[in-house]
Amino acid sequence: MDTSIAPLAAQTRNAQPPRHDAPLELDITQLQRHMIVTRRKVRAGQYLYRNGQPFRALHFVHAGFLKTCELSEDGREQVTGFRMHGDLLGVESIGLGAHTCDAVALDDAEIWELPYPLVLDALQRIPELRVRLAAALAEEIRRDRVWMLVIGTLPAEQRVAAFLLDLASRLARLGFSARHFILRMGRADIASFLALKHETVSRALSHLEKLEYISVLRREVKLLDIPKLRACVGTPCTVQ
Amino acid sequence: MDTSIAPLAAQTRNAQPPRHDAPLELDITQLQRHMIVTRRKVRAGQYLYRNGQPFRALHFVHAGFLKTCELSEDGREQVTGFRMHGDLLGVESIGLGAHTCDAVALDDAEIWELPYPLVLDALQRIPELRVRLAAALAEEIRRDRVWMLVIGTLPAEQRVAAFLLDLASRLARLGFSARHFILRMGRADIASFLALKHETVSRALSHLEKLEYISVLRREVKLLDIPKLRACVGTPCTVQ
DNA sequence: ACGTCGTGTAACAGCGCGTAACGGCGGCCC
DNA sequence: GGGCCGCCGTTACGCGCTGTTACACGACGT
Repeated sequence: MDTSIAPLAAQTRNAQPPRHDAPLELDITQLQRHMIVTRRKVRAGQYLYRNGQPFRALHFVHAGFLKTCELSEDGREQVTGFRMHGDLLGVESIGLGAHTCDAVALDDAEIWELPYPLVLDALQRIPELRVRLAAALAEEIRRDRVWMLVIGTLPAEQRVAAFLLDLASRLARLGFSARHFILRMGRADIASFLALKHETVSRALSHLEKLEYISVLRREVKLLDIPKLRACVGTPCTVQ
Repeated sequence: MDTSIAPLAAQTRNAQPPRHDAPLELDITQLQRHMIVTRRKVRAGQYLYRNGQPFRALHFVHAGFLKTCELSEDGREQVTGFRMHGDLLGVESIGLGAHTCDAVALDDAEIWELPYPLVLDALQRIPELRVRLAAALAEEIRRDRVWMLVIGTLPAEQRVAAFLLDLASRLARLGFSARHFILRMGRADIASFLALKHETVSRALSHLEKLEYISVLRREVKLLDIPKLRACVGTPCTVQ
């Protein structure tokens, strides 16, 4: 495992523009003064952590793209989310000794590790951090609930549309184009996340393309008609 | 709205046995020494809070039964969970000024209100509370993720079985029977929570009854063969 | 008594699933 | 470099589960 301690100023080829509304962004810079933050690289396809492994740190995604997977005892798997720059990973394991899910890099990633005991120390000294951490956890809950709403109330094609709009919105907040982007995950991952099968996702993308709402070429996506996309989803997503 | 400040020792007809492993149970008694806890009664069918209302307090369920509903702008509704004694409500709104979902009593409930500013104060003075609150939020995330797994990977009948087992497990932790209980919610609420329609829930319950795994009479449920139920779900639920 | 709401059953329709085949792309070894 | 193979994505087809619709029954409140 490629783990190293290095100055945080270093840039990587995956470096992404700063995000200003990330729940912990401001605190990350503050946290650096209070604890040693380990920079860790995770190559595409590698696990950042796995179900059952000891929980020792929170993980701040500095660059790259990851998915989180919930696992059942009998081998079923459910993608529960995708993480990119500015997102915090591992919060779901707070209060436990071990991780309860997998985190897999879908693209070479740089992770800043925040040792949990040091985070607890910092919570004592930095009042604002207490508010921020709780807010970050609450935001995680809200995000999950929004997807429960999407999955529970929308048919397949609209789920896919909602997914694309959400991705676009998050990329836009990072300063990337919301209209033209590359999917970092395969159809199967999208399908799992949306509680569908990968063929259904394929069909939905093809149909949205036929409607000229989007254009798709393998993993390259262009959103051609965002208002129409939003309309068919009930406009829960705010993009631009 | 029936809101009163009263000694916490008072008993109500809905009083339930204490729960010893609740994330905040111990802190609740501790919190009483640090803040005024308002006891609030919410009658069946009434809202504890609604989407958009100002967020001022966390709500500890002392007695009764509630559901939380996520809402979309175009009127869709998704039940995101059911709460009973020992559960904490409103954590999803931390960091925001207003609630983002509805909380509805399905049965006369007694709620202990913890004013959020006072909770923040207490966080400063009680180190253990910091750990506990974060853990409670994390547990909320884990619960949601387990249901994403259930909904995303199991067919209708097995979702219903998983739902019954989860309910049984939670009731058992409160000291109630896991094999015989009354559903406090209607078929439609179960259906929404499981991303199904109420007729499908009805069918599933009838079929599980025909298999003699359970017996159902309106809202009265008996679990006749818990091992079989667990088997058809992949044993993610631990009951007894 | 009446109306309303929640529930159970049935018949039908349709969305999405399962399987399969095909094609493109990239990695690997020769 | 060329050929092979495996993975990913797309599309087609038939079917099954689930949604839809409809109706009947019972509980409950008015």
